[in-house]
Amino acid sequence: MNAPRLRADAADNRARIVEAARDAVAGSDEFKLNAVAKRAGVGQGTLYRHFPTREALLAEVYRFDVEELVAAAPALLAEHDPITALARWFDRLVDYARVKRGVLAAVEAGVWQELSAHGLGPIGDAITALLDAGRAAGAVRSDVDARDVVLLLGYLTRLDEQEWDTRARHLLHVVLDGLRARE
Amino acid sequence: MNAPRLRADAADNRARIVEAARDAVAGSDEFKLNAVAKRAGVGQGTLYRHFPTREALLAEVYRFDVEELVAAAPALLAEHDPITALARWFDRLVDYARVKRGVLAAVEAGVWQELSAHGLGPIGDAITALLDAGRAAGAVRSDVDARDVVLLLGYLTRLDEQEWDTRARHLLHVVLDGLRARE
DNA sequence: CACGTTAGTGGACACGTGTCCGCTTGTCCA
DNA sequence: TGGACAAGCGGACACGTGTCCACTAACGTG
Repeated sequence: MNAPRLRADAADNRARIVEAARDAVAGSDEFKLNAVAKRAGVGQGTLYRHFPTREALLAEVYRFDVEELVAAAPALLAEHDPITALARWFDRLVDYARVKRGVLAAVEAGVWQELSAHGLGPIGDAITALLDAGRAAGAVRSDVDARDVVLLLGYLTRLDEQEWDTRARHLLHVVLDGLRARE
Repeated sequence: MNAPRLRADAADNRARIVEAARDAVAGSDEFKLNAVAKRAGVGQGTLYRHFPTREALLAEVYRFDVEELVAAAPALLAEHDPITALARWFDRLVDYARVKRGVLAAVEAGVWQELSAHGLGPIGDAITALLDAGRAAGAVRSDVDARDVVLLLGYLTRLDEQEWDTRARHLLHVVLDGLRARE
C-alpha cells in the first residue's frame, strides 16, 4: 500500500500522532490539531506531513469503526434483500455518527480521496456493492454511484445535536426512497 | 421588523458594509471579512456586530436574488403541477448556486435562523408553499418540512467545481424522488 | 566505519476568524 | 443649548489552521 517504506523514526512519530489523536478524541470533544501535535511530542509540520488534512487524521483514528462498517455490508447483503440491507447499513452509519461525529468526516474524506485514486477503496466499495446488489434486483435506480450517496448523506454533518433525533433517521428514509428505482 | 431604530451613523455604516461586501463578491472570488471591513472603512467589531456570521452578511448581499427565488415559487405553482413546480424551483436554485455560491450559504442561513424564530420567513415559506401544494395533490410525502429540504439540498455546497455538471442536477432528481409520496 | 544523500523534523510565521473593551459620538431631554 | 448616557465604534488580541524551510539524523554505500 505504501510503496516508499517509512523510515524508522517516521513510523514511530506517525504512530505516536495517531495515539495522541485517539486520546484527544476520547478525552474531550475538542480536537485541535495543534494540541495533538504537542501531545505527541512532534512539531506541527510533522503532523501535517503525515496527515495533510484534519479528515485524514480522523480517518486513521476511526479506521477500526470504518472497517467494521465496511465489513458489515456483505453480511447485511447475505441476510436481507438489497434495499433492506442498504437501509440497515445506513442505520449503522447513523449509529456511529451519533456518538462519534468524527466517523462521518472519516467516511467522507475516505470516499472522496478514493474517488480520485483508482478503484474507490473500502468504503466506496462497500457502498458500491450495496448499490449494485440493489440495482441487480431492480430495486435501486441505475444512475447513482457511491459518491452520490455520500454527498446525499452529508446532511448528517450539519445536523444540530438537538434535531438529530427528529431528523437523522427520518431523512435517511427520504434519501433511501430517492435511491429506489422508479417503477 | 427592527424594533430598536438604528442610530444614523450605524445605519450608514451598515450600508457601507453591505456595499463593500457586494464589491468584494463581485470583484474576486475571495471573500474575507477583514477585507470587507477595511474596504468599508469600519473596524471589524463593527462588521461583526452588524452581521454576526459570514452567512448573515451573505444573506444581505444576496437578498435580491433570494427574494427573486422566493417570488418565483407562487408563479411556478400557478403554471405547473406541484411536482414540476418544485423541480423548476430547484433548477432555479441550482442556476443561482452555480455562479454565485454565496446564495446557497444565504439560503441555508436564512432558513435556519428563520426556523428558530416564529413563522419561518420568506425562504422557508416559499419551500413550505411548494411542499404543501404537492402534499395537497398527494404528490409529495407528508412528513417533510422546509428544513428537511434545505438539509438535503446542502450537498450542493460541497460539490467540487468540476463535478458540478455531472452531479448537481442529477442529484436534484434523486432528492426530488425522495420527496415524492410513495404510492 | 565514515561519509554523503535525502527523508524527515519542528517550530516560526502568515493568515483569517471572531471577541472584547475602553473610547467616541449621536440623540434626547431639561 | 448643553450635558448625560447609552448606542455604537474600531482595532488590538487571542486562537486555530496550515505552510515553509533551515536543520537533523537515518540509511546505504565504499
